[in-house]
Amino acid sequence: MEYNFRDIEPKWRKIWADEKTFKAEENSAKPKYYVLDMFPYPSGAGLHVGHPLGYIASDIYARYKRLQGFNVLHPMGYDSFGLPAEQYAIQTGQHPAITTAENVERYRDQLDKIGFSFDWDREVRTSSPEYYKWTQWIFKQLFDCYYDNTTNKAERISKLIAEFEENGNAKVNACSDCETLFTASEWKAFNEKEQDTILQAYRLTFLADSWVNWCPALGTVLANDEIVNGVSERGGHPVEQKLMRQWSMRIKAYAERLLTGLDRLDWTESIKDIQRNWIGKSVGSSIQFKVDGQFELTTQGGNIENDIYIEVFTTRPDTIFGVSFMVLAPEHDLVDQITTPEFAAQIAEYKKSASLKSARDREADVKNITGQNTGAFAIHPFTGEKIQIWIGDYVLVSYGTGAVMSVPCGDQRDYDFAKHFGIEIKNIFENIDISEAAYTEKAGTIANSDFLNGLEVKAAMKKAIEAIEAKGIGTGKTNYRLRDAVFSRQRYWGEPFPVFYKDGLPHLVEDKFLPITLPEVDKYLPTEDGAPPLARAEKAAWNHFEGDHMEFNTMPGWAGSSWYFLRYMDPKNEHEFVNRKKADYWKQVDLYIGGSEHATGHLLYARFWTKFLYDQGYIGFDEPFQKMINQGMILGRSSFVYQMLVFGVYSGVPRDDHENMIPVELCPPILVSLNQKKIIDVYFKNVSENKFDNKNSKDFSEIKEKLDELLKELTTKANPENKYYGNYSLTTDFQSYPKHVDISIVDNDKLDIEAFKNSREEYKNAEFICEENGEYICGSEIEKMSKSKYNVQTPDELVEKFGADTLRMYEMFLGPLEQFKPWDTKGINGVHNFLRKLWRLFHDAEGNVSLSMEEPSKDALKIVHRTIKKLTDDLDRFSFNTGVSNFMICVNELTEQKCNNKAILNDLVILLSPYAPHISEELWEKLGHKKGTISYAHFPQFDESLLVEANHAYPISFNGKMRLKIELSMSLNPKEVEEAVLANVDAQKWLEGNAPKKVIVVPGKIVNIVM
RNA sequence: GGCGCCUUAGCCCAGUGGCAGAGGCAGGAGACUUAAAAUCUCCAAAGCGUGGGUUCAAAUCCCACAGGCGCUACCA
Repeated sequence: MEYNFRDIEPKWRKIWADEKTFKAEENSAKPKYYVLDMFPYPSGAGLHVGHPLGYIASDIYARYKRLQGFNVLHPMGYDSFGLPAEQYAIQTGQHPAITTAENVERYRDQLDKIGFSFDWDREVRTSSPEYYKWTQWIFKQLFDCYYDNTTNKAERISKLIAEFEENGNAKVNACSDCETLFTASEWKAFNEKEQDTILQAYRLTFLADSWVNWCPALGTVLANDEIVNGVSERGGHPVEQKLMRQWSMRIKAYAERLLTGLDRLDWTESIKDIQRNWIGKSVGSSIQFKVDGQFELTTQGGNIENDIYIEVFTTRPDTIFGVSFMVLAPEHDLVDQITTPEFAAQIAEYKKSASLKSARDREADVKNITGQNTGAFAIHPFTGEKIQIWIGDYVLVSYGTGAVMSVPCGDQRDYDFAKHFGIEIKNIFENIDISEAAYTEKAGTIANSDFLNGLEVKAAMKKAIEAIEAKGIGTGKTNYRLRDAVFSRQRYWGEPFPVFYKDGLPHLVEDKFLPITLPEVDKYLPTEDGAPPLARAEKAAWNHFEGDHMEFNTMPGWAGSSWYFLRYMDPKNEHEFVNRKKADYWKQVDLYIGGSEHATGHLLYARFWTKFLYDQGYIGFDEPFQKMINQGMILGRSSFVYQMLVFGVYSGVPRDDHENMIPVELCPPILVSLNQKKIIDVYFKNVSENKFDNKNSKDFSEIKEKLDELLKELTTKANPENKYYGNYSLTTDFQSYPKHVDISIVDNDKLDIEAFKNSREEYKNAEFICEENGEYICGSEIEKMSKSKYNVQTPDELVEKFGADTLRMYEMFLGPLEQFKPWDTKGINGVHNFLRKLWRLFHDAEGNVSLSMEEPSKDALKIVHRTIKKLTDDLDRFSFNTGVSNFMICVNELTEQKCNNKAILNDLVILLSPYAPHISEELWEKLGHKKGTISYAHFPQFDESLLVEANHAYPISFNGKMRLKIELSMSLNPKEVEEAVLANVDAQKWLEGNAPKKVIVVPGKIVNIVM
């Protein structure tokens, strides 16, 4: 019988499903192991070959751990709230729950075909009310907590209120936006709204007016990490700044712990670096600069102040004497107050132009130095000098205090600004030349700086901070770049908040009414007056309604995915989000596999929530994912056809200036094959570079000849009716333009012309300029796989053609898991052949099972034990690609030995089963293991004694160059080896009668003779 | 601009300081076959991106440069 994966694979998948083979045990005495894949969003497009890459790796590892006797938790579920389902709902009117369910089914179908060992009984979906009930519950706990910087953990709000009632907030050391100081009696005198506002400034999730990234096209706000290059990550729509009342999460409170916690994690340095940069810790100090003159400034409390101070944050307090001006962000609160009348108009103009610049323009404009003098002066706190105050958009209002003390000699941006506007540059560094650029190293000796003179940077910083604190104008301070995370989305398809409003104030819904389920709405669009879709819901549509109205926003995508790994431990619990005992058993995820693109989103937010839940004692660990591997993306290979375009839309346009003309497609389209296209490109390049006269160019005449021919063909093929055609010089006005073509109609770069013509209406009458042999050859490029690039390769067709085991092994065989690599099916036959070869080891020429029951031969034992060692090593360091190679070597060698020994094959099949589970189960059965599956067999133990050799062929190097080999007994000690080598006739030839200077003997490895 | 990763045969990749190569693809030769496919056997092919350094010994460790990729970016 031949290897027939079409029968074998469905057979075993059914057995696994029927017998719940991969169900994780409850109350097990076994050690646990938790293997998790990053939560997938079930998109309508289904899986492409890149998606299962990580799943295959984690599945291999999960199966390996089961064989090692671990109780393995290996679940799968869906992050099923999200934008695409909602966009689809808007377009079609179909409820997103329906499309989501369909997509999940399709996903599941595809996953099932690959033979994963998921415990499907634990599946969770973020969009199911049973799940989001607990997302809402966690939100409530966050609302009811604040971060205490003294105990360094989240504490209940009730504790804070008690403190307010006793002492006011003077002694409170919490992470807060609250700027007002109040006493106990003042607190008690505040009305409910005032108290509520103050508490919002402490809560870990809070309602506040904040500047948000508003995306009009999507009708929602976006988090910073959902914006890429100034446009929305999803859809690429423009984003603008807008002030909105939003729920936010006070992730800033955890900045320090999120940073230091990284050190304990077994993640790649690059991901940790990304998070470190994102958190952006800077240590320095705050310093207040008094503005020269008297003002009338009304403070928040309603008092009038005459002195205005500008607070800055700096990481270089040691350079305080190098300050020669200050710059405020254009949006800084004090700009209007301090601007002198003669500069008012210019300042107003600058502010206006700065506000009109989008984030994207500002980004593109980095090198353009702009700014405006306010006319005001600040007093240097130590020298008493008057220094100019400017505004400039290189200072960001959202970082630090929105103002900087400019030290042009030590900061390149300040330096450029000073040069541009002719402001003084003081040099406070000893023996450093700053005539060309600022000196930005944090090293050297400070000079021209009064009491800091002669000090090294580090000592100077310390002394400067002491002086600043002594003067009462500032204090040592740490700043984080990390911003609080906006938690509201103006969307329908997300978790509703457990919140209602009464008299404009938010209140939490009681636990007993949870979950607040998504109400039905007539349309999934905002209301006429711009409220989110939930505002459309009738009062009766809510399963619980309280107060004036319920919260209309929904939660963002990262809400459900921030704690899902906990729910898998206890997915059906109706009383708790997770039972503490179960969480104590399963603990952290031991191995987390997924893409690195979630570095600043999901991976940060999940850590934040985990730390919070730990602080509140709900779980016993404060990091969710102990070890993480980021699989590299599998890229697609796109195919291109080249369509001819003609420049210009009407005659009379000066044709030597292509930049101002629009290329227009010819009708019918003319498509040029790759090699012909290259000739044309060379030709036009020569035209544009005026290389026509270059008759010396070797292939020029050939190209010209071919081109003339081609252009003649172009003329005859072009539709004479084509209005864009006929008035142009063929030598200058044409250009080829690459267009993606579906890879399913391209075979080995050869285009199926008929299929192409039928693929789209506009190609029906297309004309082709082919290669000499009549074939149309496509160009190609390696790009991200995507529907729009027509380069998506689904796993389904490969499973159909080669089987899941081949697909699994081939995906691993492509290269190291972490590496980005192009998809290419060229090698898949080799992997498939390997499985067939393996199959033949078990069968005779007639296809009957034929096994030898004898004692295994020493050679065979050696082969299999070497494989055990290599495979164990490979798996322990997650080197899945080398594992596949090692199986190939093993099977090649056993084939060579014609080994059909049962004991040998038994071990081999167990080794292979994590990679190729279906064929392994089938062969396991043929080996006579009738009961149960191979999934719970024992992983074979490596026996070193089987690999010990009596002799070793020592490579003998002279000055590091290997010259000969001498076979010596392994029992010789280094001294004996040296003697034996020096006595050897061949070795003496190389010595040429000289005595060696030195002989290095590495026992069992090599001998190096230094002459 | 900053940070990180990569560069070994025509291609994908092993190589954990000690003989540059295990494997697969592609290529060549042969066997089987009427023939082809499939299968089997055999063969050829790189001196490790470049330049320094450390070492008895470097693809491997260190430094610089080049090329490719990814992330991040006026963060004071």
